[in-house]
Amino acid sequence: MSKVETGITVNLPDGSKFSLDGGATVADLAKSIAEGLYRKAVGALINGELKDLYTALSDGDTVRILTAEDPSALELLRHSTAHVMAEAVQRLFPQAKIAIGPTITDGFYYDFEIPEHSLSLEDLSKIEEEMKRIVKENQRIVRHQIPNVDQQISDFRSAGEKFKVELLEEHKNESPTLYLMQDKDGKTVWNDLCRGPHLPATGVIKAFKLLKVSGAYWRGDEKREQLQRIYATAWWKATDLEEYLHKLEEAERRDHRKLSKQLDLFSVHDEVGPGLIFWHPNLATIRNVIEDFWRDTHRKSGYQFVFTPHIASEKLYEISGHLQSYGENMYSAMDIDGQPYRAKPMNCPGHIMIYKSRLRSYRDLPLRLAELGTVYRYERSGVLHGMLRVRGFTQDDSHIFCTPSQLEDEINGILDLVEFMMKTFGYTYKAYLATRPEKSLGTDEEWAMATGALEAALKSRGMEYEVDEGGGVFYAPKIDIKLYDAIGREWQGPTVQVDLNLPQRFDVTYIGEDGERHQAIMLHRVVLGSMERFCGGLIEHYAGVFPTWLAPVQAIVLPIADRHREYALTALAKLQARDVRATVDDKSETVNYRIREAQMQQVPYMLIVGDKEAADGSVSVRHRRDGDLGMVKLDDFVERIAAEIKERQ
RNA sequence: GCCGACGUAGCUCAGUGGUAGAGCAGCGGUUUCGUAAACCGCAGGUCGUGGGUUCAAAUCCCACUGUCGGCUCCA
Repeated sequence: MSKVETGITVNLPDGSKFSLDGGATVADLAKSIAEGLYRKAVGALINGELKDLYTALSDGDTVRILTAEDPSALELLRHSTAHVMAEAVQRLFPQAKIAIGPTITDGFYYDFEIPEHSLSLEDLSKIEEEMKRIVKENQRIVRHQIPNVDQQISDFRSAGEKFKVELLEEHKNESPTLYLMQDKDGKTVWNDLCRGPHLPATGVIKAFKLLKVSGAYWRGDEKREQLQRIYATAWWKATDLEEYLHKLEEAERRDHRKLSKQLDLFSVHDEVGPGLIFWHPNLATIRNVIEDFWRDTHRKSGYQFVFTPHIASEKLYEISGHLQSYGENMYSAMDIDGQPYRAKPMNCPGHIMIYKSRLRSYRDLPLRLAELGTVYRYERSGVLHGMLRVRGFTQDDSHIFCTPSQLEDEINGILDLVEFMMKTFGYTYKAYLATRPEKSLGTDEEWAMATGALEAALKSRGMEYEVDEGGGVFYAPKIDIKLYDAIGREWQGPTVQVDLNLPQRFDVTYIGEDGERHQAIMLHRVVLGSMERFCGGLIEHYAGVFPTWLAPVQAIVLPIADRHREYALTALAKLQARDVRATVDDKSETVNYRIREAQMQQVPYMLIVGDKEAADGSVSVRHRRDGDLGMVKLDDFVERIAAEIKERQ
């Protein structure tokens, strides 16, 4: 390192410094540190940003060299695998035009326009084979600064790559780059307009799989070209890929629609219409337990319960503005005595009517109105999905009317309730503070006040959160809580919004201490979201194995022979006397058969009773997961299960 | 709504132009049993709906409808 004057010094992750010649790249750095490192290096984090191996370093950069198998380099891997996939597609379908191919959670996709061909599953395996060939060819992936953008645009145009033309025209002033795929002779065999970064060569790609084809629009705009999208995943190790595919299978096993058939939970019917859920007794039982829990918790938190009509004159939704801003999701009007009425899409206007039914004093506030309110919303046919996306659903809705000085405490109260309820169901969660979007109503001061109150509440309770910049709705900043289920999947959870619109539209006011009229603050919040989505999610979260307090049948008594029937009924009566949901299965089938059936129905406790038990006033307890727990006194078992239910276990 | 795939008995699925099948569930009988499937029998389908091609259609074609995977949005 003699040329220190013209050279640069970079920082390594262990805190040491390393001097290099000016213009040195990550690859040079790796080579200088160790030949072995250089061979394994695929990219780097430079000052925390993912870059490729041939990026020139600047003085003072902090560099962490990434090797294959480094999880931080997964994005490089997936992005490059996306290019390999696009190259393979164009080899097989020369008429295919490439659009974009970003990485996503756990994988990547690439969008194509392929005239006169619809990709099939067979095509996917062919494309995979072609990709393996490209990997085997170990093509070099080379970053190439476009020297003459106009020339490149015209090249893309003559190749018919209209999407690339459009993209390049947008980015022409940002020194755009191509990534070239080169064979072993250094000849460019494929290229893509891309910001990068990428792997140095295709040879390190090993474990990938194409998962599904679907439709997508160019730039997500349904007025633009319909494209074909291939979803795929890529991992450094075959075992990681297997693990991921296994996780997908596990998700499929937990699918609430599948479990619904096994456990007899819900149905939808052609004769009735899509997106309308019929709750069968088993799931209705679960829902009732949850609703009782919900009511109990809310009562203790100072909420008052209300009911509001399912249809209302259009006038209401003109005032609320829903007709103008939400009309597309509302069902068309029905004629009642010559007046147009609508099915309610939201509960808020109804709750405001109750608030406005008389003059409110600051002494009345905060007023917390809660309702399990059923609403109907038009969802396009293609988006309906089991219980998770439906056209009629019941929200655990509440609107809190308060003064500005009460706002922060109210938000905190909601978050208390949210945390308690989510912990009860065993979800972990994370909070997001969604701030003012570009298109929005209200003044800067109002947004600052409302957003500030949300943030202050989060801070005061030490709740971790991320800011979702511009993620608020047009009339409100909000706190979104994302839930993580038993297999780590993310679900939309509770939300809290500070409404800056409806109090004005409806003139929601109270008389203050000063005897003057003031505009009330209005909070919207849901904890469970909708009963449909929440219960659907819960089925998947528990994989159908509901904890005892929720299980439709909590204990099933199995008499061994007909002569034990009477004792079984005694046991049943004792269980039912303590509100345990119990049944007796005295079908003329073997004990084994009845155990198997109860086991498959995920009944928490099976109580086997024969001569010994009848003589002793006992039951032999089998737990669905822990198996045979031996004989216990019936009374002791009843106490035990009652306690378990009370503790919501 | 758009792109693609699919729709056979309550459920899971076989059947690709020549008389609709299996297992489980259901029903009837026998069995009275000790911790995940006793045995025998019976019944069950206008092959999503409508139209077309053909001597003949679950099978090929068209339309509709629903479901599934996505796109957009969201509880």
